[in-house]
Amino acid sequence: MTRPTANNPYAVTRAAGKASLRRMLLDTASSLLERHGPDALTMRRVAAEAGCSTSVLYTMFGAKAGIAEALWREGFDRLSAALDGATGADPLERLAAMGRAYRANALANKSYYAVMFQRPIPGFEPSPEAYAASLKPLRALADAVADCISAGIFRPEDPSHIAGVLWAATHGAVSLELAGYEGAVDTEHRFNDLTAAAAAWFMSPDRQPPAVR
Amino acid sequence: MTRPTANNPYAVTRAAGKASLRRMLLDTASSLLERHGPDALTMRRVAAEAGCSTSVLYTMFGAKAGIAEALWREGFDRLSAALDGATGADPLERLAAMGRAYRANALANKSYYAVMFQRPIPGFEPSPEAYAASLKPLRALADAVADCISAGIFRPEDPSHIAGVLWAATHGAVSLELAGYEGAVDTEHRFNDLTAAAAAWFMSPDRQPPAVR
DNA sequence: CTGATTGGATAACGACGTTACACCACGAAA
DNA sequence: TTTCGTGGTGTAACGTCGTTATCCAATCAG
Repeated sequence: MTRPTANNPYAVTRAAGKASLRRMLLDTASSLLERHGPDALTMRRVAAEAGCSTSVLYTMFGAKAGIAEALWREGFDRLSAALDGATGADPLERLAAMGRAYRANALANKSYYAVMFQRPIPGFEPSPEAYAASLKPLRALADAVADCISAGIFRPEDPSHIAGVLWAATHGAVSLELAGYEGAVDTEHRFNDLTAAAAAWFMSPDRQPPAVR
Repeated sequence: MTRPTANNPYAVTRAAGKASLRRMLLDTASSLLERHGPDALTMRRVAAEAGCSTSVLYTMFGAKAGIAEALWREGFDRLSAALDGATGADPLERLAAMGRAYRANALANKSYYAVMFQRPIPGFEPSPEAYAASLKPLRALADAVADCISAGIFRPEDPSHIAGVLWAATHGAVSLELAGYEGAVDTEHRFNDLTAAAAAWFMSPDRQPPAVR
């Protein structure tokens, strides 16, 4: 069926070498994930959509967990890019922009966020290297925190600890929002309050919280 | 095989009526969940462990999602009981005790927490009634917050909003801890800082935060 | 005792992840 | 050109999953 010089993505990409073949298969999986959710991400459907058989997926990724891990890393890459794109007039505003960027990225990539923080693909556990790579956004956050300390906005304390607390605050609000646990709750208000509270906690004593409402 | 008057949990419980039969099947599923994780929770294994065929599960729960929802509700019941058991000398200490109880309950029931906040069982989406029931722990939290407002510890503001922020803080720290995103991080320190920060955010102006470290 | 009804065991169906195996296209050697 | 590996791919299978149709046995009404 797929044999006679078809116009499959697979047939087209095959000639361009292994790397682009892998990229194209991941794009197929990614599209499936975003359009139909994690449950639709099956080996058979990815293969059918790409126009090849499942064998290709197994020679390329070893098992379904290999595809899942690649998507997992892509999710963190997107998050990283979103955080890197956040700017602000001063270090604190940049930190606030990173928080908004985190939330916006999560809401715009719900399926990726699920792969990253829920575990919707049975049998997938990120490898230690993938875990290590996933800490890149956290380091970006820690750098922004360090800038706040240098500017005298935050008390001098371990930046990675502060970043961890800010991450937990951001993730907690976003995670509940995505899970849909909202008894008619203003999720944005909750997000703003929690992230502001976490930041205020680390501010220098002579600084007022940015908005004591 | 299971026929000749066996000592199956099923054969034993059958005589005691539908309700206890349902309870026993859920206990079997719960044990499977806690011992081997969400992936091991299959209809066939539950039936085999209970000593009956899968038909019983379908007449009793409709589908696998029915079992998942029952376990989901049980998870929130355990959380609710844990929060109700938290006490303190004053309203603020009681609130802190509830936070610690939340974390302890999550760490002691990791598989339940996964069912509640991750979505490890494909095709399971909590029903609206289940969602409504899951808000009970949040109401307990809101009551404790209202006590803090009455005592002048917190500024007068919507208790359910404050409770939502505290919940997001607690959940964010616990969620990251359970997911294993720890670059050599002191998770307890992170938890304490974030929950304290969230509480301090709502305190009356004349109140100092409980521990400005 | 007979008939109807209820409810569970059995076995099947389709879909899943995975793999054994046959096959075919390619480059090297002759 | 022919021959011969050899690596990658399609096909088809295996075992497991959720789910369901079918059949049978036990129970109860008359």
